[in-house]
Amino acid sequence: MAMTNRQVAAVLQEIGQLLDIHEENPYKVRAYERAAELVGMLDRPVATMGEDDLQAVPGIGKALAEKILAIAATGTCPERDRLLAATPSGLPALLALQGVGPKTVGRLWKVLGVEGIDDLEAAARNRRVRALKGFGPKKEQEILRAVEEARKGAERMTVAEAGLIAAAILAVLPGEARVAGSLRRGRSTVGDIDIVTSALPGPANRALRAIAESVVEEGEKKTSLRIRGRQADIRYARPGEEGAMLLYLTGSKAFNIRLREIARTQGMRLNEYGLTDMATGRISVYRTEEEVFAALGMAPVPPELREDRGEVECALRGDLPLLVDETDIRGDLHVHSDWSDGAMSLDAIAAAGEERGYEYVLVTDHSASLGIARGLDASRLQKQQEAIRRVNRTASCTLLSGVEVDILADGRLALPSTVLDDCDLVVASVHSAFRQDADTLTRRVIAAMEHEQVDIVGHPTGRLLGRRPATAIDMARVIDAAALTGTALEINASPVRMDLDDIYIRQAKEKGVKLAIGTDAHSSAELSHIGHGVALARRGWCSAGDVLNTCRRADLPGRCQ
DNA sequence: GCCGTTTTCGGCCCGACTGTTTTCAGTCG
Repeated sequence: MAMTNRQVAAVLQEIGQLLDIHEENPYKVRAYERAAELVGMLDRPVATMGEDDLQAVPGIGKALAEKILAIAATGTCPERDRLLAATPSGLPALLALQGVGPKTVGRLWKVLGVEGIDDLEAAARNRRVRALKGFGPKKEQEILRAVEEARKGAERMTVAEAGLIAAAILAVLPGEARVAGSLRRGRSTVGDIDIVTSALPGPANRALRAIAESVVEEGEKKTSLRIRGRQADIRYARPGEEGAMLLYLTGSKAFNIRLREIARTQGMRLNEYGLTDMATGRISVYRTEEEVFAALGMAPVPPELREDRGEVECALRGDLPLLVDETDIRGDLHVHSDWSDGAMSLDAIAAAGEERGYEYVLVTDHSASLGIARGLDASRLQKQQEAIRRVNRTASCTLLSGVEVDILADGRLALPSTVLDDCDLVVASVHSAFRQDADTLTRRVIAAMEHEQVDIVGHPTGRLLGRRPATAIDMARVIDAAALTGTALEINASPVRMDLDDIYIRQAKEKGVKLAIGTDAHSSAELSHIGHGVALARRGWCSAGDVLNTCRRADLPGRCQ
């Protein structure tokens, strides 16, 4: 049973949680969490690595390397089995409850016999929780509330939802404010909204109360509120001193820890207010993040890279990559028209592309097949190509003739290659039989990539955030096949897809695979989603040269000349 | 459990806020 790196990472994460519940050394817990992150990032399957290879990774030592290899081979390791035997299976889920940490879980279990979320709810309702030392009625209410939230299945939100909530908060804050947190780092989903403001806490808190569902906590330095079913954290900074606060609240947590360690090696202490010289006790404050980085002797790290994935070392050496920027993008490579399920006419697409300053937009309507309404068959695709030529006579933004052709369950394409030959570029995507096993699905997509006419694989994992999980596709194999066949992989910028994940983008880039950013727009407003895709590309360490749609039209692959 | 231009043992980021406290533990970011 060879496990994928993601599966191994999940097991390491689980061990970390179990150790946490058993009140093991917190640094040991962190070591497992870090190992999970590291394994998830490796571009080689750990099952094919030796103990020495693993130990060469900073953060993985002898003990973890042994366990990782055992997990990769058997799915588990003695340490995990021992912990599982000693822990009710419902306990790890309690750690996800807001306000409930490892200490609380341990005491609920040992003192009250709570073994899962149902037990906990019953205990809180029967007022047995308040009997614990250090607990009271309020804590009991907080627990019931957290249980209710968990039952609702509070998932991370899309960047679109997060953007709307952030905008609503920025609109009422009486002063300068900046978005921080994972939204600023460009993550594919967002847990909560983080905002730094130089507004005065008094007036700001009043304004926030007016738009909040409830106020979780409120202070002079920090306020947390519930808004539209989500949590938002607001931190107050003095005007002209926001640099360290923005850095802190942008995170990630792992990145902050690294930065603070670096400060210490230089005899300084970094917190959200500034840098303190530990010899003199003097604190220096900064207006911008760049000034903080400079004081630490580092190049400024773009928010999208701040995950402790090697960017800290690059910044210290001064060799961070120059990342692709939205202004580098010359066109959109995935747009639907009213010839299939989109809302825009071809003229409207050309006009929308022109408005965005694009050289080109690739029109990629669906091919005809089961499931998708109004897909194009060979004859309608030819008619569309004629219509595109007519639009191009007058439009300043060129429409490229493409298609999003279905990859059928057996790996064949839904349109014959003679028809695809007439397209400028072809996107091939899976839209059916999502539940095939990993090997079948991976072979199926690779078979499509081996078609000479296929230039781009659309939304490679097929996930719909909050609605449909990623398919079982083995991205490591797909990336290798993309390198071999010269096929690009799409970064689908639709907020409900955000498909690929950053680690796959980075692995693809490192193997010389090109990435094609497409919005999958079905309406003109959705063309603006390109920025989400650029953020993902940046998170994957992509420079302009790694992204297909930074090319001039004449330099695109396929049959665009 | 990891790691070493102070260390092979003793460290491991730092601060805000709440509830239940009478000086602080726990959680969170």
